[in-house]
Amino acid sequence: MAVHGPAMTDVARLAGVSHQTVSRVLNGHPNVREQTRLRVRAAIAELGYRPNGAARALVTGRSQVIGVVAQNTTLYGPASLLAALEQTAAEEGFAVSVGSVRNLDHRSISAAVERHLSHRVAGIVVIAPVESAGEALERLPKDVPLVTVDGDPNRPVPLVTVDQVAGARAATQHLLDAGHRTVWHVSGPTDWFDSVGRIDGWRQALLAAGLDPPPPMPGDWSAASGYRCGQMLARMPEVTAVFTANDHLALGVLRALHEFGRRVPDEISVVGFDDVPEAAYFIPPLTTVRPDFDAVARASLQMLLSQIESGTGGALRQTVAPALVARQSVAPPRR
Amino acid sequence: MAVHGPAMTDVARLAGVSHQTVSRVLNGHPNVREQTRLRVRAAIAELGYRPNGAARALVTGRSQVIGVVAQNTTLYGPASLLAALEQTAAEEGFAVSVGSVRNLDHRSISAAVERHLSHRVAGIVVIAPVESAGEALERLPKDVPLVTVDGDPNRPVPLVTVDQVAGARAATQHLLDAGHRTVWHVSGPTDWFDSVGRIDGWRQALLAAGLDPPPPMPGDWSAASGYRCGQMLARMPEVTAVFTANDHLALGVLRALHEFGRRVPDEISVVGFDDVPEAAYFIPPLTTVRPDFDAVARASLQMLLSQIESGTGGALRQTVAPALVARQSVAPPRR
DNA sequence: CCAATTTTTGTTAGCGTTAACAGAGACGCT
DNA sequence: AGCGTCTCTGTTAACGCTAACAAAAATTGG
Repeated sequence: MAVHGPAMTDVARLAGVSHQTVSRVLNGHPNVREQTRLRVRAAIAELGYRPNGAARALVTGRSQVIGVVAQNTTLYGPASLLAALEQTAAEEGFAVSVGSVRNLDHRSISAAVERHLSHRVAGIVVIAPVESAGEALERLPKDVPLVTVDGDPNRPVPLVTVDQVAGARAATQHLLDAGHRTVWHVSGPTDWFDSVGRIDGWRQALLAAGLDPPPPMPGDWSAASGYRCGQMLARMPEVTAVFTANDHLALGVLRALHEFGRRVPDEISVVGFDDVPEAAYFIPPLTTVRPDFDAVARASLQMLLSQIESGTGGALRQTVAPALVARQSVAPPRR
Repeated sequence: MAVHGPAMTDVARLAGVSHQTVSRVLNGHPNVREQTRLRVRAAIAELGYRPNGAARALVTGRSQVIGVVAQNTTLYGPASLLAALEQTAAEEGFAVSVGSVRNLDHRSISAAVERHLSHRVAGIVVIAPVESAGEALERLPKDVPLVTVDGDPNRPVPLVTVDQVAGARAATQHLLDAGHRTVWHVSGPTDWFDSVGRIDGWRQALLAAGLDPPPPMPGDWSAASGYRCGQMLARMPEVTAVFTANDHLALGVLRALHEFGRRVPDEISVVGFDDVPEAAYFIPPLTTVRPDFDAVARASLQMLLSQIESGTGGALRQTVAPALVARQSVAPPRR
């Protein structure tokens, strides 16, 4: 421990130049003679010099770090998003610092943001899927680049989001196209924007077909709650088609239906949302909607970087369209 | 943008003290008069002052950030670990910076570690489940606190790991106890230590029972590869019990068995590993082995912190025992 | 070949914090 | 009163880097 590595001056001394020249080489400044550049690079390599990010952050006022605030990164959606964000950020030369929060209330979110700010992150991405999270963002310093993902569509903050409505509409329409008279819905928690959007899309599709939407059954994303809803659905003979707000809910529903001897897709068709890698191996393989998390991550980062570079804090909005993935859990209803 | 927040001197001026006194208040230094402390706190609150972590990191030589190097954080295990690590670190006042790597070869790992080092992280956690990752750790600066998770058991580096061998032994024994004559194994990729450990434990249990282990079938953690193995297993009439290296493999196996009309657990019993939240809703509910990721995270962080504080780089080792979770995918063989 | 320009390099002054030391009161003891 | 000993506070100097300016070297044009 304790032994600190060489600093810029050490490199400079070895290369026979001033530390400023080393700095210039490091930052790709144009006006450096080729020969000098080479000598400096050699010295850097010889000493195993590593620039001190803290010092740079101190003097420039920003570090090459992007702060991410997220909850529950074990769920498939958030985890994928986070992974994609890291990948993209790394390609742009940024590190990602994760501020995990247990709850998405303002206090937790604010605290996480504070932590990031005190490290002088270059920008912040908030994965803010619920109402209470949005509020915390209102009274944030205006001068720090910020992007929200899956946040409140009605808030004046830069936002990137999967088009939940379109995805849900596609899923519902797919079931209607197969000939079903109506489609039931197992939703996510109703304080999530994702859930609201998916309920909306489902409802839109039904209304557009002149149908009266049945009451949605609220779940909490978990297979357990899907199972509970499934037990009810299984007992309702009129149900022939179910759209669940995510694949894990679908798994629970499938299991309940199976237990009650209701065959999928012969008697009941099911469509999920997320396309988790396992969805193709459910019994039966699950038709679902696949959001493009990579695209979301790319869009968010791009938005953030443009804010960082330009200094403008425009309130943009970007939506990524999901795609329906048809598998074997959907069939026409038996007449 | 551009508008930087107030600095320590601003707080000091407002409180009518020197900046050093502010520093003392911030760091909980004992020798500050209560009255002064209060005045400083008031000034801090009034200005909305936030200490500059970069400056602190520069002068102390370490930031309050822990670097994590991990791959593929979408898999359930790594994602859970990462989440638990963040939680624990946050409780200790540390932020977590994630260096995601696409591949676990030395170059990628070294690059990720370099990035962390240049930010002067307080310590590094490497989630290094494969051989090639271990090599990269050999020639790392010795003076930076480092802990590996799920790494090579035979390398002189501080390591925290789930007891794969014990878990696999328990799973296998559970099947033998149910009366099965032997147990087949669908393994993970053989360059993962986790896989090796699980194969080992499975083999040990069989050998201890005087049985000759059948050849393990190699998968890659995915449901898809589980499905492929399952197709083979389904055609082998002598197979009555299968232990898969994780739950997703088990899902694929279950699906294949189902397609071939082989009933679980009546004809074939299956045990998984990981206890993903959905495992209880597989068809049938999956008996599996649950590693305690929270415990792993806590142990790693504790190990790292003790290194950070003491400065010693002892090569410790800590193992977390997993627990068998019995569900309905196991039954005695039909005779 | 010299002045005007351009390119390359060096010098100096911070960025905001902590560490080390120094100074100023307050207190108790002889 | 005088003097050491606390407790509290202030002063100064880094930490390693970039930005701004200054100087030197190389290049150009007449």
